[in-house]
Amino acid sequence: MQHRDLGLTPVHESQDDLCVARVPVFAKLPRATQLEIAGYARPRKLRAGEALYRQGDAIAQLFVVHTGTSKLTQSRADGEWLVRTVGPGEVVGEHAFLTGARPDDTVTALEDSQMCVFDHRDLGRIISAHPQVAIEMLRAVSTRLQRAERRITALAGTDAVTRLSDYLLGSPFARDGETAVVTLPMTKREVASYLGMTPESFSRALARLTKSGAIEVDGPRIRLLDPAKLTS
Amino acid sequence: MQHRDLGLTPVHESQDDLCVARVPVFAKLPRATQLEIAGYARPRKLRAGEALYRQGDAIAQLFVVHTGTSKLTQSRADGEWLVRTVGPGEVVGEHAFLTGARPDDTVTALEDSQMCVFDHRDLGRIISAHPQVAIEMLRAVSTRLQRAERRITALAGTDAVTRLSDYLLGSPFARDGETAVVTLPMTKREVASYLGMTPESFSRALARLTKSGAIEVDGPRIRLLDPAKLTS
DNA sequence: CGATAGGTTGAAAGTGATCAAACGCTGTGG
DNA sequence: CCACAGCGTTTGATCACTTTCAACCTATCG
Repeated sequence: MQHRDLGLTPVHESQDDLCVARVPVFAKLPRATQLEIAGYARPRKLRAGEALYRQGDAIAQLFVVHTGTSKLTQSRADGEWLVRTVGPGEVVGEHAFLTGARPDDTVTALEDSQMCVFDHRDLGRIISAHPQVAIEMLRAVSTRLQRAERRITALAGTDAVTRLSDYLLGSPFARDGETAVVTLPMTKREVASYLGMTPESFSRALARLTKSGAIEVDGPRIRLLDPAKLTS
Repeated sequence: MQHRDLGLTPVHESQDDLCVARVPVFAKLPRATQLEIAGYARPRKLRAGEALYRQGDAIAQLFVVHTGTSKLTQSRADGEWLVRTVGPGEVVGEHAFLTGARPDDTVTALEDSQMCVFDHRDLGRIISAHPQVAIEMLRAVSTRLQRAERRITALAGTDAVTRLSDYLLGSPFARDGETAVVTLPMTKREVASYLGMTPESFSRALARLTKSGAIEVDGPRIRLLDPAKLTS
């Protein structure tokens, strides 16, 4: 495994270093610790459309996203479902990394991406030496769990238009003058899958919100003309 | 069962000790470490129906369930939804514990229960001193996350009978001769909520599976007569 | 007992899925 | 430059399903 000489950081680490420093999980650590941790990381590049790993692969690695966004999907008898998307600073593969189990999801890059890769066998060493890392990872995973559990109750209890409204209100947005503009991260087909509906239903839900004057759709860009109408 | 008297154990520790030793998160630690951690824990007893905490409470504590089962629910505009149940050895409140944020769920005891309580302010100390605890907690949270994400795809994609079938096949069961018997952990109304359907639909789904000969229902007990029929 | 709560069953209504067709955009090859 | 193919998206019609509303049933409990 890589990572020798903890004291003397070689020049070629500069890229890993960037990765480690920019990511919330490691951001608060002292510089020296970041450099040490960078020693465990291997860089990995992905091109748009390329898979990071697939359901059932024998990998046991933690991936920290540096640049680019990817999608995490699960394949079932009834088709492929989008579980979530991951962007810079987020972490994937932690279940395999922590337990050694094979992943039951597939991660595919939506854009050209860069990641930091950590191996299962280094886990114990990193955490023993820097417990703060564990706390940050716990925070990250626990936050995702919270979001997932909230999404469960939303999927179980609300109709298509409400799910779409909640999704729009919860999405990152750009400002355009007074109004917020949400840009869909993927094709509408895939966003529909994320929201647990068919592309047709998604299209109809958008149409209904447009007719009510709540939003305005322009390709992947959605202007929230009247957020109050989305709260109903 | 565990917790025999190891001689040096102070009497007043016996209860906390029991708690710490029986729980997966702490089970693998050396005895001395367990005792030390037990020093941070406070016991807490709940009677059936009593709430451990409520959505929005200003608590920042980790609860480790020692005995009894509880339910974790989320209240939304459209009613109350069951998120999951927790039993001995499981952990609740970790999001509040880790981040200091207020919980957005409510935990209610289904039976008389005992818990160990850890305070947010002790978190750093425990984990710095015993990083192994952090790894175990990460494993636990990450496993729950995995389950939650799988449940999301199930809720999104399948019909009522399939969801019920999958639920039965995934539930812990007792053996009765050849056949497995699943006992519902709560009222059917609440299990229905867990599966994202109304009590009526739940009842009808049970009826259909009964008519097809796959199961036999006797109050909260469900005999899986023909598991193969549930796999369809 | 009557009352309450959980559970079941029936009929009606609503919603999303499915199937099918058409639109618009993009890239390709004649 | 244009015709065409392919894909994502939209729209319409139909169908299957779950929800809703209502009645009824059955235990438990004061």
